[in-house]
Amino acid sequence: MKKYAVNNAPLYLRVKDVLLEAIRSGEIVVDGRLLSEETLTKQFNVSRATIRSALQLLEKDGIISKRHGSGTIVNTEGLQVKIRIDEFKGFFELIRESGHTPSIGEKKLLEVQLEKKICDVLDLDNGSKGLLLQRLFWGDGKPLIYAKEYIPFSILRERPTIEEVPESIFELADSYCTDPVSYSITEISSTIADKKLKQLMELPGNETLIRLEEIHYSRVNQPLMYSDILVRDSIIRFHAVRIRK
Amino acid sequence: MKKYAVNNAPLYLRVKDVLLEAIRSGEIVVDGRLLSEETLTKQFNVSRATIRSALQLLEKDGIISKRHGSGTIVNTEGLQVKIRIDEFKGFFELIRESGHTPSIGEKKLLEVQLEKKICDVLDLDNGSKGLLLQRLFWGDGKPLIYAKEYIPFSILRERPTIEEVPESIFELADSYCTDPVSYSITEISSTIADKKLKQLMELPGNETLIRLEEIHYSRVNQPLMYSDILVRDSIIRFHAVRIRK
DNA sequence: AAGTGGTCTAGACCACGTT
DNA sequence: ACGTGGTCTAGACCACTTG
Repeated sequence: MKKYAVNNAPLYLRVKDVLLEAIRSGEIVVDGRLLSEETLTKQFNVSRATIRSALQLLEKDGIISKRHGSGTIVNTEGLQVKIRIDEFKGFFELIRESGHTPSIGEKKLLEVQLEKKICDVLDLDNGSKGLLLQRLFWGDGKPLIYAKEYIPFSILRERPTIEEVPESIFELADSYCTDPVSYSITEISSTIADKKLKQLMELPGNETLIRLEEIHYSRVNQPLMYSDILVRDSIIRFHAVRIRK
Repeated sequence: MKKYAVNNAPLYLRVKDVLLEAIRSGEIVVDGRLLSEETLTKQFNVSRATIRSALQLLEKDGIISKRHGSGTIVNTEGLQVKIRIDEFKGFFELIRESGHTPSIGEKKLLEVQLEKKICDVLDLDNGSKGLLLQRLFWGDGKPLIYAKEYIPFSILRERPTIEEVPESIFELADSYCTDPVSYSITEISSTIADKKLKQLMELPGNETLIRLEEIHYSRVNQPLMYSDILVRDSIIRFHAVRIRK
């Protein structure tokens, strides 16, 4: 019955994927405009609500824009954008989507006394101890991202060895902490490297960096971990797409 | 009938506003958890779809998280975040939400030959001319944002005087250009000011800046205008909230 | 087993733009 | 006047989490 009912994902997600393909191929686009919801409803043999869910996702991604009374149009430029700052996932993916081949350049797992600033934001007693995971990520052998992640002992169920540390800190929390990460808040700023970092990241002269400071929270709003991430924005470019309504 | 049917906005938006207030006041929160959708449906006397639309908006803003089978919880920290990089609007609002009183420090409207780089991104013949709107925005009398916006003559219906220029470039397009802005793509990078800018923005020593380069597109994907915005991120902090699903 | 959010449908009516 | 997207409802069933 359902023309596109193939796998187990929710219908609206499958519809979204098919729509995206059909948009790219131009199959359902006429003069830059999408076929009407009504028409798509018939073509896909799903309810209008399902079509609208799928379109909503595409709109959120900046791929289409809707106009009340007029129609839905394809944002050819939005279609190209890869790295959205509001939804970055792993470091490897970041590097890969920037067109480079990712690898890990250096990895350290240290037991440290957490700096006052970090204790403050993580709501810990001053002088608390924890793990510091320091990693340098490469793209095509060049250092692109330097990440320091602080994990207080107070939330560790079990201590991972350096080999066991997964790429994503979220997975680390899943496996080794008392609670998983529910949401994260990132502060975005700019900075310039000091001598040590300049050497470590092989930075030329005056290159500035994007800094992402993240606090990761549990379901019950407990601050769990802190990440301090430096990104060579000359190579890894973050984007934001804003649809004007 | 409708308990909250007061004004003309769509029901789900009004419900969202009321929900937000009720969350802040703790009225519909028990132990950090929201009342169930079923319960809210009855309390608001609206359909579940409407409640879910409202909750979806709150979730997008990082204010709540939903857990299948478990419930909806309040992200107390997400509730605080003000400046989201993926949805910034006007410069004044940006400054105001950073806790400062906005004003315009300097404003220039020049007729210029557009640089090659700008002609390229705007898909113009090299050497095309246009307007350059240069503005310095203050917070409490200190320079916080320096914005250069390029508007090629080819899209201008009528030429605004410097007094007529609205705060937002979107409104400028509405009033003076052939087409309104439909969507914008922003590139985020870091930079360090040159001597002139350092003086203009009264920057101390080595302060770096966040740079936002925006291309504004029409409904039909024509690049209309280009914005080059420098922000003192030591004072204006951008944020991103990511909900982990 | 009970309660919660997730998905999906069918149908109705409204509001906006275009012709 | 017509076609488009926007809103809203009522109801059904599913999938996950928790006791």
